Amino acid sequence: MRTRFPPSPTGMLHVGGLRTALYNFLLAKQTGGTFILRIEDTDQERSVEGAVENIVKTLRWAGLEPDEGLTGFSTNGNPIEQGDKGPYIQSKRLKLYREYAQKLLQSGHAYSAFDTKEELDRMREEEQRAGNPAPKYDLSVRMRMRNSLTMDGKEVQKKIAASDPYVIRLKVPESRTFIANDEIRGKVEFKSSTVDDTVLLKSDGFPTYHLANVVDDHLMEVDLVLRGEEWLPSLPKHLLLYEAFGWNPPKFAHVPLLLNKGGGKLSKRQGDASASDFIEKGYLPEAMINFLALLGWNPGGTEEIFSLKELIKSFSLERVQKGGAVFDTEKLDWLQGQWMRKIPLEEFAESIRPVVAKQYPAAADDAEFTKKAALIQERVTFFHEAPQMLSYFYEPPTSDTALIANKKQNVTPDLLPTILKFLIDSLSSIPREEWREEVISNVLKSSNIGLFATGSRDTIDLSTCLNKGQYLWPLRAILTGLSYSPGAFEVAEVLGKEETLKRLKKALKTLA
RNA sequence: GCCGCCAUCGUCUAGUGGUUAGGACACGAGGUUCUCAUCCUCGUAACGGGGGUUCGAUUCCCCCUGGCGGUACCA
Repeated sequence: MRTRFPPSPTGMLHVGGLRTALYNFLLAKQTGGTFILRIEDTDQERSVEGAVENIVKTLRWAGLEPDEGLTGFSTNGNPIEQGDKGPYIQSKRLKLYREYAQKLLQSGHAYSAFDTKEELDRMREEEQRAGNPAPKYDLSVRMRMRNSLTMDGKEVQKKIAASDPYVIRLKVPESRTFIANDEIRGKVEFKSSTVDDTVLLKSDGFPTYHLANVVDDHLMEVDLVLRGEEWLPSLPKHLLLYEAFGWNPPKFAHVPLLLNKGGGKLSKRQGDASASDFIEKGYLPEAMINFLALLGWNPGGTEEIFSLKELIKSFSLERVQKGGAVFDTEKLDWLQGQWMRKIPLEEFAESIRPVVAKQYPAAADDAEFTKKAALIQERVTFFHEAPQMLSYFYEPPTSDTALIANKKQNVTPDLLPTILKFLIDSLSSIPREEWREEVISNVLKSSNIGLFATGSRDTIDLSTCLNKGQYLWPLRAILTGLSYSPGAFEVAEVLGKEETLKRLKKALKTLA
């Protein structure tokens, strides 16, 4: 199956667009088909610098590489197009659209109109006064406007020869009912009386979406047009165009819109729904794709975690929702955590290394870095949290009694010297080559008992021993300087015997 | 206004002519734990309203309401 994603470069690609691209990509891939990226830059006014680059970059980030169409840029910034049905940038196809518009003119499916903006405004004003709040250029007004339907043929020729500006409009037939099948919604119906004679070719020679889209989808042999629901009302225009050209229309699927929390359509004009924002915040493409897929589609089972590959396998239009979905990122954050923890440790370590090195240069060639990364993988949601969570490995923390003496753990300042001496004595007894999490844990536990108990182990009074929290909280707090961090044992192991004792001794001195 | 689409927990959603209406996120309470996070257990929470059809409607039909979209020489 050949599908396509045809954004207009009017701004940064937003998440709704990314989801539409995803669905198109999925459908193409699962049938071994082709995913086409076409750029619809027919509105010169609204084109935004850098938007095309942003679209390509974002799709690449998400793993949705197009097979055909605009696939990238050369080193000097020129677009690279692939496929034999190009060009895939509509502004390079102007001649084509004009030719097809002419065909429509000749076959009587379209007509030229010379109305000026002022005339159209006046017409709308009159209509509104007559009680028509949303005037259309349709049957009812068509006959009193200045177009090739009402004007003398010679006069039309004269005006065109004199290069008077004009548009080409679609001639919508009277009292027709269009019945179409939408792959998501089923049967949809429109009456031609509600469709206006839409402009196909603007006076600047550029086509409108309606013309360009239909011509391109046909010429590019697109099998399925999957687009946002906002296009549903103009479906009859497109159907009419296919009919006028004598072409078989593709299948259509109108996906429900993504809504903002207020309930309105999520758009790039309002709010920060641009995909780039999420990329900058550090979201993983896997999380974003997974989240977007689930917004409007459900897999049928209870599994919620899907990779792109898995999505290609399970995605189906039948399970796409009809109603709009609120773009609420709470679940995205959860998904982000899930995917963060799925990253293989080595890969995770190398991902955060440059981030940490930026703040702590020593991390760049730290041979022990992977061990440190392992400590925080299930604690971070974003890579940029790593430096803070590993700070104590690169910068000895300052001893802070307020932090170390924790009330909740029954650690009082007067108890601290005893606790620290105990820690230092016990840990010193561990041979360096035995310095492992498990050994440290065992030694502390047993020497705690040995230190405080007299008599045999069976008869000692355990109440005279320190609680685990009474020595582990201070140990962890001294080693990390943080109120929360990975566990005391694991940090001690990675820090090494020497450094651990050094920090404990320093703390003892400061507190004393 | 008109045209169109849609309607299950706060959110994403499953589901059925007879169900204790299921799951996930979030939230709350426990548990594990030296802290945090993870993890585990439990819990709160929904079929918009009115008519039909039917022995029985959340489910099928109609109306209403509500939400969204469209109504440009924008896409």
